[in-house]
Amino acid sequence: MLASVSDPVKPDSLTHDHTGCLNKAIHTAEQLCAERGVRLTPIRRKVLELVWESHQAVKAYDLLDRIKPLERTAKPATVYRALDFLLEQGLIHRVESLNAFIGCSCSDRQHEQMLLICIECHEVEERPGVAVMAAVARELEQAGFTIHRKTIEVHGICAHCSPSRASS
Amino acid sequence: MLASVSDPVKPDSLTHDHTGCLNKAIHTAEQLCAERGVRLTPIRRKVLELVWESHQAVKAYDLLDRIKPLERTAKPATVYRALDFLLEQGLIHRVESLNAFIGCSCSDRQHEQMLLICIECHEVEERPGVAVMAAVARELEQAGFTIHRKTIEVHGICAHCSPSRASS
DNA sequence: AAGGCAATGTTATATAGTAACTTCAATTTG
DNA sequence: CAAATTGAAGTTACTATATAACATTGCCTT
Repeated sequence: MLASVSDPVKPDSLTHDHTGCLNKAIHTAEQLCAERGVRLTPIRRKVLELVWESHQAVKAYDLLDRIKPLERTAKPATVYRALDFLLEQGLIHRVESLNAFIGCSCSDRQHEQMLLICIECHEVEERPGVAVMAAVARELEQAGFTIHRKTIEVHGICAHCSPSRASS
Repeated sequence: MLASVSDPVKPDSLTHDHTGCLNKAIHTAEQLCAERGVRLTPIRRKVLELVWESHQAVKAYDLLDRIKPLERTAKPATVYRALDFLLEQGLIHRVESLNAFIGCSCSDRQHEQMLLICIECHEVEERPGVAVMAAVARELEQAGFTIHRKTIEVHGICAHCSPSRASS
């Protein structure tokens, strides 16, 4: 399985020029790394590009398979180190419920988002979910719980894949 | 590592009689399984008891190590099958961000809860988070997204472990 | 040129989870 | 009651995910 989490219909890739997404993500990454004085090395950059090849979550070992032709010596550690770096810099998200990764389209703004994972096309959409985050904050303040990290992931059927799209 | 996700301080276990939690969970499980005509076999029951030994999330292979002395023939599949059953019946939760499991204390009511995971004592608290769930529902209705399954997990410091407990 | 350091290479292993087939045991049904 | 059915558990083998520990490289500093 070289593709992504599973074999997909790709509605969104028919409706937008994905090269733009990729270019924008790489450009943002370069800028942020420069500002922060950290190095977007060729391997890290390549992993980021691979993550951004689609809007689907990709698995670490799929990344490994795809990077091997280019970086002959690549091993699991190669990929996981690059992923760790990209996570630290907020350039990708880890999708906990899939053990997989997606590009972050909000690296330059707040990084914590909710993730909508379509079980049909397998694309993952980020949403800031301001009201949701506020509700979580209120709830946890009541509980006396200090938030370090939030994971909010919803599996379901996206608008594109919904049979009756009369709703929205 | 036989214990749980990591070696813990256990504040909560000092402040309550945990036997009660365990007994209640088993009793509820027996009732629900009887009602539903499904079998809480000795293995399933034992796994549920082990999950309920603490309020910390437990890993599948830790369960395996702990069940082996009792069920000599236990293998990974033994444990995963029991876990699958318990998940289906809503008797446990899977903690996605830990690849681990905790007992569900709301099996008889609605099962989707938010999980508060303390990074100090490693205990996991369930909360219905009614306002949060409502906010998620509103958000996703806007997005035209049909919810199948929600994962809401927050890592942080619980009230017990908080240095300044003046808040709540 | 030498030393320090971050990144990567390398080897090995730990941890997590599933597939496929077999055996067993309880229940139904002829 | 015996045969058939079925769900659970045993068994073997494997695939997938992730990390530890140490060696090497190459850049940057002094």
